Amino acid sequence: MNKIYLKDIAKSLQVSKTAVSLVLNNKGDEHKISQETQKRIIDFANKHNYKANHLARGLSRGKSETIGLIIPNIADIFYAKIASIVEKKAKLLGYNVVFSSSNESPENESEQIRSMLNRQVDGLIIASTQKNQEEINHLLEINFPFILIDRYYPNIDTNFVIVDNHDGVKSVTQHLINLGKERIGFISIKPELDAIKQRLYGYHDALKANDIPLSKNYIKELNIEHYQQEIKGAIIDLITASKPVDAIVFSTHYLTASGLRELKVLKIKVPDEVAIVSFDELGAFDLVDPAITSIIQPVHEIGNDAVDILIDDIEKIGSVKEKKKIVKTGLMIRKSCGTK
Amino acid sequence: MNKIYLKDIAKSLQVSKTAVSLVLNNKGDEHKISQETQKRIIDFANKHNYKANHLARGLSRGKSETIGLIIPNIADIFYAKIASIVEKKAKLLGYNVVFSSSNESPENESEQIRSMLNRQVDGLIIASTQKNQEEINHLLEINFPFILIDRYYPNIDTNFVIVDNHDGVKSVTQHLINLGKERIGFISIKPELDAIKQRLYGYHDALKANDIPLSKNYIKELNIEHYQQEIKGAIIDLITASKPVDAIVFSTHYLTASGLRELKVLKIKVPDEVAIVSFDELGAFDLVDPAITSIIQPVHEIGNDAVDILIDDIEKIGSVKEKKKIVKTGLMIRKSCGTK
DNA sequence: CTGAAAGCGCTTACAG
DNA sequence: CTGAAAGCGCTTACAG
Repeated sequence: MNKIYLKDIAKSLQVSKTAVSLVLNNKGDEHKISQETQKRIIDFANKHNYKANHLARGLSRGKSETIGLIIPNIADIFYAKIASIVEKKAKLLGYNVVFSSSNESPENESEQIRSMLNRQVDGLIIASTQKNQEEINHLLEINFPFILIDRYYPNIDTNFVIVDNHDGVKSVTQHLINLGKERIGFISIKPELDAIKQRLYGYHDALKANDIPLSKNYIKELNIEHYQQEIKGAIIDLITASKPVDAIVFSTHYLTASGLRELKVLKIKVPDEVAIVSFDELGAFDLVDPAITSIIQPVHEIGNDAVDILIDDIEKIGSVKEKKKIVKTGLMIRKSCGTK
Repeated sequence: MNKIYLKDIAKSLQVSKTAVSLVLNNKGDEHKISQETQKRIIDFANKHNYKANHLARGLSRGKSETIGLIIPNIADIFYAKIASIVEKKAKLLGYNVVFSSSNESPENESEQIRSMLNRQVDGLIIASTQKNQEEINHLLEINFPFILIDRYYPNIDTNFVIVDNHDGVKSVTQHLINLGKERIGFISIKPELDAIKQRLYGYHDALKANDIPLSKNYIKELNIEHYQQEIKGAIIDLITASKPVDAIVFSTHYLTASGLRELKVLKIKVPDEVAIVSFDELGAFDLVDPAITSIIQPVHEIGNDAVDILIDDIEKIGSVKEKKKIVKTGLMIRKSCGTK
């Protein structure tokens, strides 16, 4: 069973390559090729398992039927879930996906965007480092279809699907307040990303809405590269303050995991001494001791909407109206935040 | 800044496309193109940010510089980690990666393999459903570079990197026995995969080595599609047996998570009443109550070796000798297995 | 209804 | 040292 090409079919069946190509691309009727010829071609193709070379087709059509997904890290369960949903949806619409992890490096990201363009992807889904203003503007300039997810550029006019970070943190903080917590700490990475900034503001606004004064000492912002070393100090600060915290909001799942580990080492009882809540979660947060109250990211919505919007752009269908979406988070209340 | 092509460079610089292509592919010296011409070409290309169209290059060279990764599910943290490592390593060697999730469906897998071939990937890394004997044989027949990871076909002669499942489970079971456990249950999915079979045998052999009789009642094999419903019954069976188990080995991370959830509902104390251990782990298994003793998969080794072997094959380098690897698991002892 | 031909953007033997 | 030309495997206007 040797590899078979378009010309082989044409030769065997004594028809032109044009006819074969047309029929196999479902344009037989359109070009009024006789039903009989069509059937012969299709049968022959099936029998010999003919499939067009995508490279050649892509080159010829100027379309690769591939979309690129650029994310910070595919090994992060959040992005892995997104990738899974994007893949499923894209496949449904006839596209493959190539992915690249930027590891939060703007240089990597920029290079990966360029590389994807060279590889002729038809569109790009990017969870950006948010430090590639120029690259994003460039995409806009050349009118290349792309959509930002998870993180966006507040002052660039692009399509995006992001999460309502502000609202998510505000409601979980409110929940803590409702449970009687009065001294709520906030542990985050440095707010270089707008998403992280919004989480901080959500925390601010919840306190403000309840007339709780904001205390700088209760807010800890760690370096993303060294959070594992720094979190211990942050937690000790919070629990040995003159007025120790009675709750902590962690702004990412890995901070929560790291923080809880530290609290256990320090033998602090959660939630009795300190209640905790997490933005986003890891695989077994429901089994953790105690099970962790988490803000849930609507990954299905993010992934599906992103693909819908992107492909609507690529194919210029125009059926998707809303191309800037801010989706709501969920809240999963478990034991770590305590009860009334 | 318009898109620039090879011919534009040639025209602007008054040289042939041949020269430009050669120089840009680092074959300038080889073809004795003057240093000056080379410099002019390179400078011009850099200045105008020229990058070759990969589709065209691929079509022409018969090589896409892309490898395909087919796995059961990218949202499974184990495969997400593998994907991350494969990506990093592949990029280092000049390859991009496209991925596809088979969702354990042999039909999907088979179709995805075909689709990847049409897309002209240069090689394939497959964590197979193990039900595509024909497809795998076909790859072998057409001499297409590929490597199996995680799961392999015991009676097909292919390259692979798998884990020593037998040894992993045997040692963790031995560990339980050393701690004085005598009635050890085993909860698994139905052993359609060789990997799962090996885990079962590891359990068998540990018992045998210690002269503990094997009891059919202690072994529960669930349907992979319905394990969430079936696991409850399995656990109840084990703990209400005439001689209830004092330990359970779970053969996958998701069974462990599910099982522990159930044990908590049933208010069984782990590890006091029943000790548990897990094959592989989820993100927060160290934080779970109790922290779960787990067999650790050497993901870095699997990912890196697979790429090394595959690319050695693709480029016919011949520097990688060992192309069938069985790598050892690690063991992370935590609280869930109890102590002496 | 159908076929010869040009074109997609590269690479690379080949001839000089 | 260099250039014209063929070729990779498709698609698709165009002419008949």
